[in-house]
Amino acid sequence: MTEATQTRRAELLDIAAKLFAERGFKNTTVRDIADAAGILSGSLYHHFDSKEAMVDELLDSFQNALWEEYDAIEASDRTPKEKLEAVVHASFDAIDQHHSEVAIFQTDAAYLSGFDRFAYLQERNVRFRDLWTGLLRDGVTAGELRADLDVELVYRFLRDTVWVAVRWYRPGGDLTPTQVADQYLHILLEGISQ
Amino acid sequence: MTEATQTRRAELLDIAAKLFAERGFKNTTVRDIADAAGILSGSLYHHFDSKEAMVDELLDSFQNALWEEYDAIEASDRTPKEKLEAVVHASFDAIDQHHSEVAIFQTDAAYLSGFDRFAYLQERNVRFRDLWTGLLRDGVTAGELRADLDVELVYRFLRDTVWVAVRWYRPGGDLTPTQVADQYLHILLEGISQ
DNA sequence: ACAGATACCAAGCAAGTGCTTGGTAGGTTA
DNA sequence: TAACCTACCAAGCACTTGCTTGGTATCTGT
Repeated sequence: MTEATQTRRAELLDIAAKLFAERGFKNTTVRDIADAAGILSGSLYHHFDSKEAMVDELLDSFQNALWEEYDAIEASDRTPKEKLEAVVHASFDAIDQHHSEVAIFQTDAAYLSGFDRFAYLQERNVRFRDLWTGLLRDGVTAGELRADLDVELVYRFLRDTVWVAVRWYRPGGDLTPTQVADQYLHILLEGISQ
Repeated sequence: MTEATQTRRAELLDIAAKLFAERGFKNTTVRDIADAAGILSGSLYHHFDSKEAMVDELLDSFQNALWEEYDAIEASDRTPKEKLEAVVHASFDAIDQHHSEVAIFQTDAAYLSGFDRFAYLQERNVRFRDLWTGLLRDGVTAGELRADLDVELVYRFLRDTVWVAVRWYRPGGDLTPTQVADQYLHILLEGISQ
């Protein structure tokens, strides 16, 4: 595979990612992607097996990159609360650096995970749940978090509140992912009451 | 319009609402709706002008009901913090009682608001933003909320974190909307730190 | 008994969907 | 220079989409 091929493929995949993120997977046609790339829809099939294969490649590589970071944090030598903070920071970094992929995951994972090909998405969800609820429970045990927390309920809030930020966060805007993560953690840990 | 007509229409609209909520507006076909109702797709057009008219009716009536409550809270005689709590409670009640409509709004509002017919959705969003940011600013002024809050950032967190609960909350499950709202407010106001 | 309304069916159309096929121009390698 | 490869085009196929048309069975009020 030559370098030019790699480049063109990556270019097309990037165009597709942005369209999928904007309009959703099902609402984006192969003609939309081809138009944005300045070619005909049939020509896409020289580079990719199918429309599904495109989104699969996007989600799979993003998930692998994300979980490398999560695994490193989980295995590191920190307190539960510090790990929680690190995971939040890593997640906002992902929203910043893999914005389209996160948006696609948020919008279309439920729909896609119904297909065999995307079964790994559900497995990832389970791992994510185990990671968060484990950290929360450890934090309570270590006395870093309040003992009266409903861990399952808090987990759902955390999971959704972190990832839903992809809907309004714009990479390259006023706020860095670090700033957003810090503000978020401040609210989450200390509350907004005076 | 006889009572039977009203009933059948409402029945069909309810079936459509559940399908739209589950799979999204664009991913639900008129044949899906008709199948679920046990009729042919063409027969739907005896009751409704179009697929768009169905979702329009659902979203419009839901939004009107919700804003009646919001307006009453805003006009009531309470402190900003109490109003904030009341609005959160009203929102979780809406998730409980108008589950499908909230889910449709969450999933498809961005797509639908691109059409002239659904321009009112954007106007509602502006009003919602004004309501929340106003309450937050009043709360800071009144000394009920921390003075160092980035109101715009906190607003985005609140808006999304409340409504995203529709993804996991199930009406008739273990938790009442009041319980969820109380837990949520506890986390939001006091934080999870020990 | 009959006129109208209601709720539906049977058939199908035009537009749009993902994808396939057979081909070509231009570059690279042997 | 011949063989091959990359990136694309032009045309179209099989299918799905929202919606339309003309008709029928059943009920209700007069």
